[in-house]
Amino acid sequence: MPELPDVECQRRYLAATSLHRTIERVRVFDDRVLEGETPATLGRKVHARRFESSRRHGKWLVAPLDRRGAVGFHFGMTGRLESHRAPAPPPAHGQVRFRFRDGGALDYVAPRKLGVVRTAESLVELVEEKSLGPDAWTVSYDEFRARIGPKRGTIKGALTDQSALAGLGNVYADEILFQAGIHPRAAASHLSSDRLRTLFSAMHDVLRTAVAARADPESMPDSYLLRRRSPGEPCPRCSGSVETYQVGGRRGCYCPRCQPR
DNA sequence: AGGACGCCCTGTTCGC
DNA sequence: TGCGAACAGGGCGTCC
Repeated sequence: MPELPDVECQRRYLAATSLHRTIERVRVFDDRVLEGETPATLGRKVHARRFESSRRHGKWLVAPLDRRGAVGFHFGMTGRLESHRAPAPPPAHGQVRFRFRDGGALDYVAPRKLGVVRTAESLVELVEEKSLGPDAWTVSYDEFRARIGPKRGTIKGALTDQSALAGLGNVYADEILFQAGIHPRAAASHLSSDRLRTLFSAMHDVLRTAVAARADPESMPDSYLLRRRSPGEPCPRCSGSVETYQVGGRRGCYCPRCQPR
């Protein structure tokens, strides 16, 4: 479930392992993860280039190249990066390998192939092309309120709408709503400004905590719903029963006692 | 315009 | 114990 915190970890990983190394060639093991590229065009665009930095917007990781252009990664629900300092066989389910001139490599690994590897002129261009809203990690309260407050439909639908706010998915939206004590099906436009404040604050706390925990649920506080997503599990706050529900084909999760309608 | 639904995928989990 | 069905879900397209 790579959502914002997971992608932020991938961003830091790329920054720590793969910057300023000259790319010798690209190997594509399954071109279904390429978007708007063929293995040949991707290879041509990155040949003899270097990742200069590592940026993120919502669930997209973008690594600008020296001179011009960038490579964008989306991790679907199972994607990750894997860096090698020295020659190594490609990992199982590796889709794309950037082999460096120093002999090492950066592998994009996506067992379910739901992710994307592509190029873009820049992060901004990709954000525009995908119509992404502001990043949930850096958005100001005023912008958050302007994006979420007026939306019709449920608050959970608003939080996970990438064009309204980029970065939250099913699991973290549930977590944020739980921490804020707001029912996932509450109407977004009916939330008072106090409730919106609480929600914004919960979003910040949850994202900061999740990134600090390296997006590993086991390292997150016991007070988090994240670790109690099965029906009937005890709510970490009131010990009541956690309820699950279907929304748009996704399994949602909340505590009916702590998140009344 | 929002939301339900199907599709893509395959490793894991569940049920008989 | 074994095997097939169901599940997981981000994003997109389609339909109402």
